[in-house]
Amino acid sequence: MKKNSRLPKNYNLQDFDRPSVTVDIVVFSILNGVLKILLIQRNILPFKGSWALPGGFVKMKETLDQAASRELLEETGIKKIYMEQLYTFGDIKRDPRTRVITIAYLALLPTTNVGLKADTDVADVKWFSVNKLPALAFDHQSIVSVALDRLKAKLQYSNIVKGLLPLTFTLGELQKTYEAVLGHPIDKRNFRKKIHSLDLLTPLEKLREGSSHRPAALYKFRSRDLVFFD
Amino acid sequence: MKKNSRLPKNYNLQDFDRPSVTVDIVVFSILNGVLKILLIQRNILPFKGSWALPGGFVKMKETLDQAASRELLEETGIKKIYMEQLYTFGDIKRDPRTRVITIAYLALLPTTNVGLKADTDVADVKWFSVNKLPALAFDHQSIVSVALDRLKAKLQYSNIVKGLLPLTFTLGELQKTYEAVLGHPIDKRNFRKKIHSLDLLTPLEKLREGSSHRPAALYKFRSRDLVFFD
DNA sequence: TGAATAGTGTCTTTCAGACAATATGCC
DNA sequence: GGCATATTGTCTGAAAGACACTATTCA
Repeated sequence: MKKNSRLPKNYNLQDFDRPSVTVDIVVFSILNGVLKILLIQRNILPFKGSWALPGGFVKMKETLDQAASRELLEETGIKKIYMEQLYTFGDIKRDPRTRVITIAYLALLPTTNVGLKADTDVADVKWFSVNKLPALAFDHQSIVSVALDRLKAKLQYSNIVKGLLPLTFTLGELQKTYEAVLGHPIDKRNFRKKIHSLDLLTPLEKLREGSSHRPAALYKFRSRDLVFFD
Repeated sequence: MKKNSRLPKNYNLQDFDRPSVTVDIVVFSILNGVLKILLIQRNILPFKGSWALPGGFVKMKETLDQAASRELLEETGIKKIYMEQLYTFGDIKRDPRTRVITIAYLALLPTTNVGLKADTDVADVKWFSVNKLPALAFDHQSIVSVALDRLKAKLQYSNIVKGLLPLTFTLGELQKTYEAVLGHPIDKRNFRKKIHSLDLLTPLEKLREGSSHRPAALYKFRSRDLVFFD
C-alpha cells in the first residue's frame, strides 16, 4: 500500500483496500398473465453456468442509476424502462472472489417489449416465473425476495403498475396485472370502483380490437411520473 | 494497473479502478420535544470545519450494518440503537476527492441516552433541530431529507417510534414524539383510540412519578421487533 | 344463440376525523 | 381551590369489502 499524493494528508488509509461495487437488476414483466423475472446464465466464473440477475461493476464515471441501465442494456438489450434503487447488499462473503457490495435495482418491463439478446459474458437470457425460480448465484435469491416485497407494497400506494403495462390497456388487463403480482384474485367491481376513484387513467376513444367477444375500452395513465396515493 | 492473480481470467478490469465506499448515519432523537439530528464538525479535509453526518469508510471485513454501527460508536460514543439501511448515494461528484459511494443509514436514539463524545477526526458533536440545520458537507442535506421522509412514512405503518422512546413511557410522551416527527398536532382522543386498537402496548402497574399534576399510566411496547400494521 | 369478456350498484362494516367534559394529583 | 395534565365516547363521512346480473361482440 502506498500513499496517493492527490489526497489530503489525513486521508483514511482504508481507501486503499476497497470493496468492489456492482449493480444487479431485478427485471419484472408479465408474460401470459404470469409474473416473470429476467435471469441470465453466467458464462464466466464464479457461478459459471448458474442463473443470476443481470448486473456488473460500477464504472468510475457513471452514477449508480447509469450503471444499472448500462448493464441491463449490455446483458439483455433492454433499455428505457422503469427502474428504481432497491437496497444495497454488503455481506462479507456474498461473493466468493472478494468483497463485493451490490446496489440492487428493481425494474419493470411492459408486457409488449420482449426482444432479448444475450451478451458475451452471458450464455443465455430467459424469463422465469417468480414462484418457479432456479437456484440462483450469489445472494440473488434474497435480492429477488426483497424486490418482490417492494413491488407488491408499492402497487398498493402508487401507480408503479404503469411500468408493467403497454401505453394503452384495458381495465381487465390492468386488473390481471395486479392479480399476477399480488398472487391472488381481486373483485372486479371493487377494483374498478377504486381505480376510477383514484382518477389516474384517461379513457381513449378506441376499443380493444381483435377479440372474439365484447371489446373493452382502452385507457392510458394520466401522468407520466410515479404518483403516490393513500 | 496489474492483474490480481487470485481472480479468474475473465475478471472485469474495472475491478482495479474502484470507487470508495462509505456509510453515513442520520441519527434522530427527540430533545425537549423537538426532533433533532446528530451532526459532527469535521476536523479533516475535505469540508474541514463543516458540519456533516457521522460516517466513514467501510472496512473489508465488516458488513455495511457493522460499518455503520462502528462509525457511529467511534465518532459519537453511541451504541446499540435502532438502525436501518436507508438509501445509497452514488453521484459521481458528491465527494470532491474521488469517487465515493455512500450507503446511508437511519438511526433512532431514545430520548434518555444522550451522552456524547467527540472522536479525533471530529471537532465537535452536536444536536440540531431538523428545521434549523446548518449548511452540510457533501450531499448530506439530501440524505437528511430522504431520512426524514422515510421516518415520517414509517411512523404511519410500523412501531418504529419505539426507537425514539425510553423503555417505558406515557401515552402523552408517545403522542408528543409523533407530533415532533410529523410536525403537526394530533387529536388526543383519536390518537389514543388508534394506539389502543393496534394493541402494540402493554400497560405497566406503575405511574409516571415526579410531576405536579395527575400522574399518567406507563406503558411499554409489547414486541421487541419492528412490527408493521395497516 | 352460445361463448366470452365488459360493464355496472347496493349494502354492510370499518376506520378516520371532528369534537368537550370529567378525573386526578399536587401545590 | 387552582393548576396541569390524564382519561374517556359519540357522531359523521369515507372507503373497503362482499356480492350477481345485464350488455356487447363475434363465431
